[in-house]
Amino acid sequence: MVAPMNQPESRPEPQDDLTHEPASGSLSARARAAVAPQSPYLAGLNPEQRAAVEATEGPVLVLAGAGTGKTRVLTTRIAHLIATGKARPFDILAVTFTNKAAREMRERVAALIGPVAEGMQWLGTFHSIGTKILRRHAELVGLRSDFTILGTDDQLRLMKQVIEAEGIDEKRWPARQLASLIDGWKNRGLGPAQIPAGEAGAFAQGKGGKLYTAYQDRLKVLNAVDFGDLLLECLRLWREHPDILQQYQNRFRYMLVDEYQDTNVAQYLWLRLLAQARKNLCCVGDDDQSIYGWRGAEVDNILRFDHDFPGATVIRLERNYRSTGHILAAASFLIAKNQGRLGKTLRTEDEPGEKVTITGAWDSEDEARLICEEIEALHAKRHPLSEIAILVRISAQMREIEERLVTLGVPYRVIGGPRFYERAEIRDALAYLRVVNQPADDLAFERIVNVPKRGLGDATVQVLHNHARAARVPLTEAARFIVETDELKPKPRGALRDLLISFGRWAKLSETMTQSDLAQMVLEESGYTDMWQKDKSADAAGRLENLKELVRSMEEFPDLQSFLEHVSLVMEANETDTSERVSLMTLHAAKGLEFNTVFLPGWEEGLFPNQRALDESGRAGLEEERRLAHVGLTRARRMAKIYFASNRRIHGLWNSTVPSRFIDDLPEASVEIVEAPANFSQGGFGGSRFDRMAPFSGSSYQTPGWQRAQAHRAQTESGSTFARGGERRGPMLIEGELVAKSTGAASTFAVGGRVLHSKFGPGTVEAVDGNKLTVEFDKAGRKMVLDSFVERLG
DNA sequence: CTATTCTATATATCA
DNA sequence: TATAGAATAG
Repeated sequence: MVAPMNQPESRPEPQDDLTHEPASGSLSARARAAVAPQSPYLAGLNPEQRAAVEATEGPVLVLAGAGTGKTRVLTTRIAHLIATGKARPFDILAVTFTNKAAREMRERVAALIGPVAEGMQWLGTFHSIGTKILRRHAELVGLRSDFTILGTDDQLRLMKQVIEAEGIDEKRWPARQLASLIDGWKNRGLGPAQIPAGEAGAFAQGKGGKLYTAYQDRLKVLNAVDFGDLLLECLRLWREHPDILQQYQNRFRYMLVDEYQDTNVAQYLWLRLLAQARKNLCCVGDDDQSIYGWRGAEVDNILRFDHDFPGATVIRLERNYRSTGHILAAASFLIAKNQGRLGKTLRTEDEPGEKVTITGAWDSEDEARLICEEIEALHAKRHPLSEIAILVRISAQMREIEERLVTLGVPYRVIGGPRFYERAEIRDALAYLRVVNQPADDLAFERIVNVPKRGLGDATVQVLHNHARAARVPLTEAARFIVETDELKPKPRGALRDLLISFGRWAKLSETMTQSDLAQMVLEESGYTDMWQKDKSADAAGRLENLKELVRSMEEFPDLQSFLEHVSLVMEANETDTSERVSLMTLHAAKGLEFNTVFLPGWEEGLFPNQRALDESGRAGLEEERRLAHVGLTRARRMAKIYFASNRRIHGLWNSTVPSRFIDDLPEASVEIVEAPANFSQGGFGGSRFDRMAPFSGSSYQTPGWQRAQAHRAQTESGSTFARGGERRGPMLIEGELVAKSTGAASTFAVGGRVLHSKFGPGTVEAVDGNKLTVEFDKAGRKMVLDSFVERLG
């Protein structure tokens, strides 16, 4: 362990003097560096890691494969910068994507060099740092420094208003669509004036750009920003005020970015502006783990790094310290099929370990059962449950698995899900507090006027809106005026008056009470807690618990104002539960985590790779899905277990499915085909409800991926290679063929013939394509099925 | 205005 | 299938 160093940052940083020249070049700093101990924190780094830590000057790209010690490099690098006196903690800009990552980084730096790390004021997410900067210069971008940050739902409500104000039918042009359009522009760093001509008309017959402008104007009036603005407004600030940009360029002597593959264009521009002067930018990332393209991340940022920052040092970390040989081989072989990548080869010195297993199940229910049985077996062998994870592609897969886990009494926890502060009850509670704190907060007021129900429905709110707009005053003020008139019927009028009186009282009390006591009181007197207590649905108790947690967490803040400022950016559920539980989460949520044993269900065409990703983004979508598969595999330290089901219910309808092409992308030498227990689902209980209806229960093993998998197994000893679809070029069309062609024999079914399917019943063949049939089923409608799933009729 | 029925819809997630 | 939001009845 490293002795904490006595650093000069016990001296408080001059808050407002951004141009203050740091003293690290001073004689004293150099002297201090010279007497620094032998950098014991460097011990134990491998040569590449060490190079990445010590290459402090100029642009550096660290390509860190999964499990290669990425975080260690980042934190050690920070420690190194501070310990050598090259920078003081507040000279360093360190950006992450999540608060969790930021927190972890702070803790780990502190472990290396001691509490000095507390001085790192510029360690945080893009958004939290953007907020900090914007609050300092709010007036220069048309805001006040107490601007509010809108969450997704406020954003949507606002857009709805803007759309309606333009006289556009919100049903034909939903706010959601506009939101994703505007988000897309913001992700690319485009303000309303900068949208490419061709795109401005993308919404409601050419109104897209106009609506964007209107939306931004509304935000300014409300003194609010959305998440995208936190970056975009920084860009505008810096472009319009070069002197301020220069202050920050001077301030940030060294910059570090985590998960660089996830940055979008706006973030890239943000970084580039800052890095222009000193060029000490170190980006760490892994192009093979870029899985957020759908929300604007640009893999190109990382692929182009040395072009964007000429003379960049590129360091590859390829020694994997996490997984055993077979798992790593499987993951590497798979990802090698992607074209747009920089290319890394992960190595391990670990033993080969167990092969990656592939298990086919009859249907998703069966799949869940097989997985849970295996978990029980592992548990019986003392495999800790906390070291087991089930990683799914979409959250809808979770339910069946959860049900099974509950039946078996296996403790589990779902990771991810809605953020704490995104939960309805939390947002409602916050809305109350926002109105108390700032009566002009229209969005908050509108959210809770009628929550709980107090007879102030749409009609009443509409009246308020009309007045507010006409008089150009906030809703609360309009309400105050209206209760004095007889415009409203007595009932709503009384209710509204009561509400206004309550808010007045709470606002007064907020000056004397602590914010948590106040919150408690507001929630009770408004009838909000009551509402949930009366609610007898299953999650009502949990919601009340969340509210308590909210009140409790407020105590940590000096006052209501600062609580509200920080809440949406900082608050997260305290997930520090390390108890003995299986973890269940999406593949996306799993990035950055690791487990001894990882279960990977649902490797089926359409689900994974996900059809929608393919439809929307073609080859790029497929490659992103494959990276997701790579992420999934590399989460495993010792065992990775892949599953597919031959039948799966999608939106309530049963579909027959074929194994994922990703199964065929795995190297046969490192995978093992596991036969599901032959007796599964015999006789009623616990079995699939379709077993009885399945006259050919072996048919799930006729699918192409499965046949190939078995072929691999047969060929393993002879060492022969198997045909892969490597030569094929172009987008998903080809990939679709891969499935169809991979079974040798052409179908013997004829168009017009009658067939029987175990789930869909009788139907007529409409088209034949290789081993795929398009069948018009009498009951279930038109479906595409594999011929092995139907029986000839007549 | 509220309660009920109906209907459209369905990736992943982070601030 | 499950849910959210809209249409409709009360």
